[in-house]
Amino acid sequence: MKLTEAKQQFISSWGAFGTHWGINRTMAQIHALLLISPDPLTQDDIMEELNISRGNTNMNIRELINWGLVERVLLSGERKEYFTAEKDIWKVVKQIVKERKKRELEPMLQLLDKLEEVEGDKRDRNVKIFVDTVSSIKKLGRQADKTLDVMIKAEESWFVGALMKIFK
Amino acid sequence: MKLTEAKQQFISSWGAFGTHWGINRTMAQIHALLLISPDPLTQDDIMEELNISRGNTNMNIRELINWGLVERVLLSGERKEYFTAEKDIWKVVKQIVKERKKRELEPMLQLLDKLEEVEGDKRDRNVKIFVDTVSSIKKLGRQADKTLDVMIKAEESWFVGALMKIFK
DNA sequence: ATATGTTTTCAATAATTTTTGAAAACTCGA
DNA sequence: TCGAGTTTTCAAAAATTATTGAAAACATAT
Repeated sequence: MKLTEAKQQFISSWGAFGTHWGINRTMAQIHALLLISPDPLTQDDIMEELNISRGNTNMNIRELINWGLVERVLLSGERKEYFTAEKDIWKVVKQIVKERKKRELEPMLQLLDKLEEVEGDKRDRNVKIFVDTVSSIKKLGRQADKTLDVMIKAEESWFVGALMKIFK
Repeated sequence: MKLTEAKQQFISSWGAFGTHWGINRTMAQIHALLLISPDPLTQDDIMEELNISRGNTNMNIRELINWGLVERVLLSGERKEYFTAEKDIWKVVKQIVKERKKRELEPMLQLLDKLEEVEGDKRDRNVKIFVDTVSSIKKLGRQADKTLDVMIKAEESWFVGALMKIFK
């Protein structure tokens, strides 16, 4: 397979992959493109490479910057802004985990705390199952939260090593 | 907070949560409803509770069954079909992990295997970064794959215990 | 075999999300 | 301050995804 074709495939399946994870196709594609680009790219480079409009490119780059996955680079003497992606995949994964934890897991846990305090007689089967469900989700969620905290701080080598130890 | 209100909130935020994970709102809501229902429900119960059409209800129940999260229950003497969700949250999580691993992670790893074999001179910076990126994603992906396999087989108590041991 | 109750399908419609592109805003050198 | 190059915004359009509802298929009791 030629590099050009391989790049295309990588970008397009990274995009498809992203959609299963609540990330929009274009954002994932831009990320993929930057991951495999040895040098920083401009908005125009990205627009051209992916055949997307200026507005779309701009919005999604900004979003990637919010996620902490891409950063602006200023090349001396250049008027245009350049963009580059973090290349260390372990860092990328940690960054994504960190953001999603903050955006999704933590608010969910807060809600569950409130819901657990529903008023009503525990002898009512409806109340009982509700409270039991909520608290078991909460318990697992808290565990996940703690585990992810440690993971976010871990070095890849340490992490993989530690996992290998438990997971045979 | 009253049970009715708490149920509503639980269902609606479970639905919103689902959309961040590539699951459609209705499917997640039906799942939430079944999770907190002490007894199996019929399609009509679900339609009424969530105010959705028969077709929509039917399709999403079917999809939940495909995911292994809901099952049909036949109540003796009843003509209608009833549905119930697995209540053990740890089992639910394992089932979801198992399905997503099969549907997403495994195909991705297969693709990366192919892409890694791109032809070209490694001294070309473009080739080098492409191959390096692909293989580091693959490495992490394979590790995740193995780890999840063990998790899928684990008992909750064992799993949590083991994690606690490493993670402080 | 037929009637009645139930489930499934799917084309049409609605809702939501993404993308475009042109105008406005910004930046900076001259 | 002006003007050329660049980035950002956002209303409108397009694309995608979800939902409806009525008809068809199916199941079962009589």
